[in-house]
Amino acid sequence: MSSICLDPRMAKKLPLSDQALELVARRFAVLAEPMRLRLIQALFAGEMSVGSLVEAVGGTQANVSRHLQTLTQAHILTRRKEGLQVFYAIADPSIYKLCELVCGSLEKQLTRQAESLGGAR
Amino acid sequence: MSSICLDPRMAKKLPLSDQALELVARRFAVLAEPMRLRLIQALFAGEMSVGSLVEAVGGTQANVSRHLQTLTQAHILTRRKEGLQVFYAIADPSIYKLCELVCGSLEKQLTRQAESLGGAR
DNA sequence: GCTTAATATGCGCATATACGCATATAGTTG
DNA sequence: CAACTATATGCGTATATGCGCATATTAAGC
Repeated sequence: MSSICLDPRMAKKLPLSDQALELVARRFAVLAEPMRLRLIQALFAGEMSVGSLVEAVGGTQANVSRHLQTLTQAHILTRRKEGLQVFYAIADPSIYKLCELVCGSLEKQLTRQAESLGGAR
Repeated sequence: MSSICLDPRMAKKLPLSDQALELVARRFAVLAEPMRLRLIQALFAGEMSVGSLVEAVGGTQANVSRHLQTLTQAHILTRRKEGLQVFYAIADPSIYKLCELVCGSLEKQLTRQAESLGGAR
């Protein structure tokens, strides 16, 4: 009863409510920043501290910290404090497939574009 | 040789180039608008004209048209002109799984939140 | 060719947000 | 408690983009 109808099996039958659509959109928006994608990509290897992430992805510590906050609020990352350091890790495993899907789709597009360019000569 | 390494099988091994990351981010950004999600959702049922889409999703014709342009430029939709009307359809089948993934992930989150709220009483 | 219909686009505004800089907070060590 | 380290946050600015309004474009019919 409290369930907004987000069941994927119903995706083709029932339209999502406006509220649900905003949640989905927000989700995508969180993933729509190169810096955040870099952070996620770095964390594919496993849990890392903020300092390590700053080294890994470049950019200022402040900026990295803010992006980590955004990702954590979206429940994409988890946060674990240990002494002075804070460790982040991927919390939502669907992120892996999400990235694979998008990368695969983009690769197909680029391949087709490359082919059509090559064929045009 | 022209291939930016976007092979999903390599996603965990090789970091994506900055250029590739921007493409992925752009992809997510295109999906990060409720209006565009509504359009995609409407098109799940099949090809539709701009007019029908305006009726289906609400909003002005101008705005719908612009969003359709954005989705088409991202190769998510195709455009077919027939007389006065223009018909749009989903071009990238990965969109289905993408939406399923995000919806499923969100549903889990909301379920957990609902449970923790219920358990707190 | 002119009118009408369907779609697209130019323009301005309001809003969101990413970034840099400085600073605040939390925790450790002496 | 003072100094230092790791991380977070407040603030101002620049940029992007969604929307509404008016108008342009494209195509059909008389």
